[in-house]
Formats: sequence, C-alpha cells, structure tokens
Amino acid sequence: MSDDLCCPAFGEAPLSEDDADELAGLLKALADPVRLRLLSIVAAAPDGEACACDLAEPVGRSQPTVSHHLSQLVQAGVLTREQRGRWAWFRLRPERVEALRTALVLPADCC
Amino acid sequence: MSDDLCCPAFGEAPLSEDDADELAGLLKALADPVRLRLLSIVAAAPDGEACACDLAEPVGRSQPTVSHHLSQLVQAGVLTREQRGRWAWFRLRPERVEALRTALVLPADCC
DNA sequence: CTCATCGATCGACGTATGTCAATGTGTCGA
DNA sequence: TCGACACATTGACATACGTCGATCGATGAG
Repeated sequence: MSDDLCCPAFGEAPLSEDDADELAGLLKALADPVRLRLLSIVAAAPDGEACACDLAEPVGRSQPTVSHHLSQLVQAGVLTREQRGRWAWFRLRPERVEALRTALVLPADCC
Repeated sequence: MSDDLCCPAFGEAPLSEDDADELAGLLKALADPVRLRLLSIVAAAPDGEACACDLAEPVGRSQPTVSHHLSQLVQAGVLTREQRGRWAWFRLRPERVEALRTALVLPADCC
C-alpha cells in the first residue's frame, strides 16, 4: 500500500479503478472489529504506544490471531512496529488515518 | 445498521465490542472498489442522484452484481433508494459519510 | 549454556464475500 | 393484452478472510 493516498477527490469525480483499489485497501484494513479495537487501544495508550504482549487479552483473541491483525495494520500503514528486545511496540500513524478522512470528504454541492 | 453512529470516540478510549462491530460494519460497506466507484459516481452525478440503469456499465460488472452492491450500500445507510416507475434512483446520504469521518477523528494528544 | 518468553509463521478449518447466468417480479408502451 | 424493459432474487462457484493449535526463531535472565 503506497502512502501517498491523499486526495482521490471522492465526490468531485468518479474514482478511477486504481484510486478505488487503493482506497478500498485502506478501508479494508480498518473494516474489522478486532483491528478497530487494537487501533483504539494503541491510540488511547498512555505514551501513544502499546506492546503486543498487552493486546491479545483485551480483544479476546489468540496470540497468532492478534499478530496477524497487527501485521495487516502495519502493512496498511496505519501502525508502525518497533522491536525492543523481545517485545514489539506499536504506534499509530495519525497521518494515515487523516488521509483516509480526507479521502472521504464530500464536496458541498454533491447532494 | 443503526443510523445513530456518531462518536465512538475512536482515540479517546478503547472501543467497546459493540461500537467496534458497528463501525466495522460501516467501513466494510465502503471497503470494496466497486462500491466506492458506485458511490463516487452517485456523488458526482449532476443532480446528486443516479439511476441504476446507468451504473453497471461504468463499473464493468453485471447487472445482478451491481444490484447486490447497491443493496449493501443502502443497507449500510450510505445510499437511499427511490423507485420511480421502472427505474431505481440512488442518492448519497452525506451525513452517514460524515459520521464515519467523525468516528475516525483522533485526539490531539493521541501520539 | 540452558531455558523460558515473545511473537511470527505454518497448516488447517469454517465462513463470508464477489461474481455471474438464469429466473422472477413489477412496470410501462403499443 | 402482450411484449419489452428495469431490477431483484436465487443458486452456484471460486476466492478471500478470521481463527486457532502447533511450531519455529530470536532474545534475554539465570
């Protein structure tokens, strides 16, 4: 997933096939309740970061499942992963979330 | 899908399981390239509305497939459907898109 | 050097999803 | 009344996805 998702101009003109694929990819990464909860836990964490070791329990999923979801979020560019010793720490990339919000802006005269 | 999705307070505190399900449902409705293109075509239409008869061709899918996608968008509350004679006309519900954008707002101190 | 721990990967599984051809239902014009 | 048209529904299919148990590689404490 490229990171320069900025302004597909959602309501201005019909999305191109490529823009639609790109935007759908980002949306798909967020379109799962477990991933949304993981994201919100990281976002609400004291220092803006959370250890993977603390994430499985609150969402009630197995360690491999959580690892899988975290990988998807990292790949979509919504989280960053930093290895510190045995632990993996995750941070939100707010500019990515903002890019998504920007992509969903509708023109004033659209309806 | 209930329509009162307003402020799950994404970054403020961890999402509840119900809020996450709700938000994921809305995101899932948009997380498909064909549906995104359908939405953008409707949004960019001259009078803010588009006839189903004009939607299959631009997205390159069969009539049943397009009908299926439109139903999902209506069920998610993102489109409204109005039957006029033989034709079905669709309009965007911008407040629903705005609700999604609002749900994705991050607090200033989140990271 | 062990050995316990963190977390990724693999393999398997059931389910959900996108797609189309065929068919059904309702609406209009002739 | 009939036939053409718009659109939904059904059934079938391949693929994608979420999930877990088992296993593996890497790290650090003792």
